[in-house]
Amino acid sequence: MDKSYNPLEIEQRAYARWEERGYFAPQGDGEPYCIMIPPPNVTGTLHMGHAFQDTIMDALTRYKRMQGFKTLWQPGMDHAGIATQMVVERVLNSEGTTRRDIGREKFVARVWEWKEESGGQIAQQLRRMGASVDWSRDRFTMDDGLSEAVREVFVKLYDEGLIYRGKRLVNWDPVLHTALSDLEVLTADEDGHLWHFRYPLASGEGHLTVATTRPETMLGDSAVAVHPDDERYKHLIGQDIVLPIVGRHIPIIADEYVDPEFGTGCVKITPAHDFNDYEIGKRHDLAMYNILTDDAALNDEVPEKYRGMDRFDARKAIVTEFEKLGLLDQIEDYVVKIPRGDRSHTVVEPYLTDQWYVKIEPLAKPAIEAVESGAIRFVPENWSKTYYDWMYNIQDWCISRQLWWGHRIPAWYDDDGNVYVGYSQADVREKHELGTDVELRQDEDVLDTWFSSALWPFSTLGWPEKTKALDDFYPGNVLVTGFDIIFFWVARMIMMGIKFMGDVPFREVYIHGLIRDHDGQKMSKSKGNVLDPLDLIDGTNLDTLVQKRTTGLMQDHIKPKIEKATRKQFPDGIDAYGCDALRFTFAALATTGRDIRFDLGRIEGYKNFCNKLWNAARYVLMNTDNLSAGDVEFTAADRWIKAQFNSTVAAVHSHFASYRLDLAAQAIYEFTWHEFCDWYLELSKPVLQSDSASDELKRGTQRTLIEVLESLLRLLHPLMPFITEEIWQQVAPRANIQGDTIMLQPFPEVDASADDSDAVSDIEWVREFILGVRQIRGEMDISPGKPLPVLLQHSSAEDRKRSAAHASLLRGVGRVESVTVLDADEEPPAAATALLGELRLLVPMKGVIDVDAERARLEKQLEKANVDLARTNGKLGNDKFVNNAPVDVVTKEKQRAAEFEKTITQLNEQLEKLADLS
RNA sequence: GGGCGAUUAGCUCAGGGGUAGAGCGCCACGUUGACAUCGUGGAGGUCGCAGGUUCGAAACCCGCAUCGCCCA
Repeated sequence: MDKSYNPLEIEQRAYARWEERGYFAPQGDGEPYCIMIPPPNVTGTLHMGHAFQDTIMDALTRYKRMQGFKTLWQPGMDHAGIATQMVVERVLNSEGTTRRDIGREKFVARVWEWKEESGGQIAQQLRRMGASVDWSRDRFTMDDGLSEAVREVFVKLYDEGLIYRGKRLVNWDPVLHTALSDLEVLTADEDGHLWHFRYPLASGEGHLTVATTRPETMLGDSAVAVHPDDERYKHLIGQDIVLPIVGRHIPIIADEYVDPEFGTGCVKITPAHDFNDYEIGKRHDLAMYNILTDDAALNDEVPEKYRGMDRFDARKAIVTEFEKLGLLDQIEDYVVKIPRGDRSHTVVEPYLTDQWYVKIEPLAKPAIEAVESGAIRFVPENWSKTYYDWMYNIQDWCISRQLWWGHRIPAWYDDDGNVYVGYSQADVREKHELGTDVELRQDEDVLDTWFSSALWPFSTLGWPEKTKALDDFYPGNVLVTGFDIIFFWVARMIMMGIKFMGDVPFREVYIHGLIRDHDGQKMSKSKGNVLDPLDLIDGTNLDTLVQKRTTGLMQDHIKPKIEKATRKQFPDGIDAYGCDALRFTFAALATTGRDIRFDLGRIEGYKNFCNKLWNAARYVLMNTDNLSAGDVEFTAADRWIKAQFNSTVAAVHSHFASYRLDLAAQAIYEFTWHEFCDWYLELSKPVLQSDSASDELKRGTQRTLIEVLESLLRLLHPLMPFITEEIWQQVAPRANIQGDTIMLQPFPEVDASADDSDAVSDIEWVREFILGVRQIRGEMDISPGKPLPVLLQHSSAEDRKRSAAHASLLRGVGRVESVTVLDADEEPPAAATALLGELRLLVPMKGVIDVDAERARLEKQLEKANVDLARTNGKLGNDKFVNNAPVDVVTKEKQRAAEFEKTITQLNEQLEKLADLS
């Protein structure tokens, strides 16, 4: 093995081998275990959030696979309707053409081309992350099979009356020319104005003043509303207003919705262009004046001079005209909630159009019950509240999109405008007995991408066909995802799963946090703080990083700022940390909180951990090359490390079960570094290097070294697949294990026979002994190499037995030159002291120890012991504590007090001795 | 306005009714045969504030402050 760990060489080789040999596919006849990947957007690339999520899923998958489950991690991508269409349109624009120029068919062909290119990139990234997905089952939401599932669901829901078409007010994106669901609209505060307009009464006697943030919509007003109990206006209800500019007579109506406290208490009502007004309009049977075109310019419904005018130009013009007419009351500065499309970022307009909807309530009900009944469990549990909140207030789902890229709605119209829904035109004709003389044309619209994503847990497994895969892997075990798509995706999968499969799509939903940058900022292209997981794996130089962060920005002017910040944060670029270090970092950060600050210090630390493991393996291999068959005998250290490993195994299992990968990672880290490397490897040296140890003992230690390492590699494999595979290939033969890969070896299980309390307490004693001596060394500035004599005072028979039995460990690891037992009445020489329970370890001071330093050291310990004792005595002196606290707590407290007293006595005695010396 | 979460060492974070924890960073010493990507020792915290419950609160409850997220 090389002297240090070099991830780049080993990772890609290992992955290619796994993939070639088909190790990722479900195998065996164990109980099925299945995770569905949240399909990434085909036009994108994997960002840190994906990498984090994929690490969690891969760890769970590898863990279960090693445990013998028939394991499937289902990969795939979604077609991301709007996003993809936008990307390809931009490409076309750069070629000097548009989608309308080339037509629908050619456009869709171009999108498929783009998908091949872009989708390949994601697959490549997943491979670099070590993702053990079953590539042979790779799926895409636009595949034939998945498209068939979409049609099937659409037709069934339609036939049951759960899908309907209707003219409703929708969120209209006037740039992308499509309807959006509520979820695709982001509302934010922006600075705006509140314009107060005077609307003259038809009677000619005065006016009402209304306030609006969107003056141009007044052209579509069909009423003015006041609160029914509002004394100021009660007498006017039923009268008419003459709508300025338009000249239309519109009624003054009464509606509870109006807040008399707000503004003047009079509200203009524009049913075709405002969601609240729409509801009022329906209640009062008001006329709906649609005044906009698809581009959000004014249409022919408005007075001629405004026709064709853009909405924002119209706003200014209207205000100007009101001013001219003397009807502008005032203009207030006002913070307005502005809805914008999440893709186009343009201001979205409420707009009356024909759209397709899913009637959601009948689907939502069982989906709510599924979580209430515990059929689906959120981890952490808190997220169920978010889920309920959304589900209780859920609205019908607008599923049609006026796009070309997506699943075309399986509905056909005849010349009379009748609509027929079916699997195909032929199916429709047959079902409705339409002869060839009837012209049919298919609906131009496509379905919301999330409509197909909602079917993902069963459409990927072959539904609507009845397949073996469905039998095996539906429902899946756990969905691993971010909280941001609980509404978009999780809820909809649950609804569709229950509806079409008769069962929930997964038993648990593990919600993880969001990866933020070091300062807690959300990573985003426009902030210029994104990290590419591959750059952390392979490393990158500063200029490349700056280049990457500053190209393709929407706003050029932030470029210098990003460059400056990047050069400051990464003066030397980014080191190549390797995939395993990155994965271990993600695992260690996967706590229950929401936000995860990604800290380069952490990943660096875990790269060092890889190197530590690597070198521990080197040591083990170097010391087991002459390992021969034959009888073995185990030392206390051998038995101790096996017991410690066993405890670690138990901890890891329990942490996997509760999705606490951070605790699992921590337990493994602690064992590997601080038990196996810091202690066991050191404790093995005296045995292996001894001239006197028997062959049986040496073999026992060698066996233990190789076996514990081999087991440790398996324990660590789900988190660090590459380095464990690389090392395992060399270690396994020495441990007499056959097998082509670690990833198909059994995961370590708890072994009750490995527990060994005698060995554990013996080695604990040895450790404390050595730590006591080291502490003296460290604080007395005695070189670590210098062998020191140690005297034992107040020793028990047990202490004497242990010091004899483990003399070679004390000598080899503790650099203890000699251990001398003092008789009970023997006067010890001046010495530095360490306490080990009753036992006092004395290092004679002659020549080596500074008396003042030793006094200071002991006084510090004494002070601490006194503080501890005072606190403990305080408790014991309190009757309420003694009478009320559980017996074992009181007993424990008494024992502590006794120990502190003993410590204090011993320290005082030593201090007196020191006083005698000076 | 409603909901959720966070506040613990210089930094990033675990923990959880009875002894305050880790990693990184910091200080000192050290190339002993796995590892200087290392070893050994050390310093460092009124657990956001104020009440309450309790024999005992950093933890449980109530309020407040600050920060963040989601929904309207």
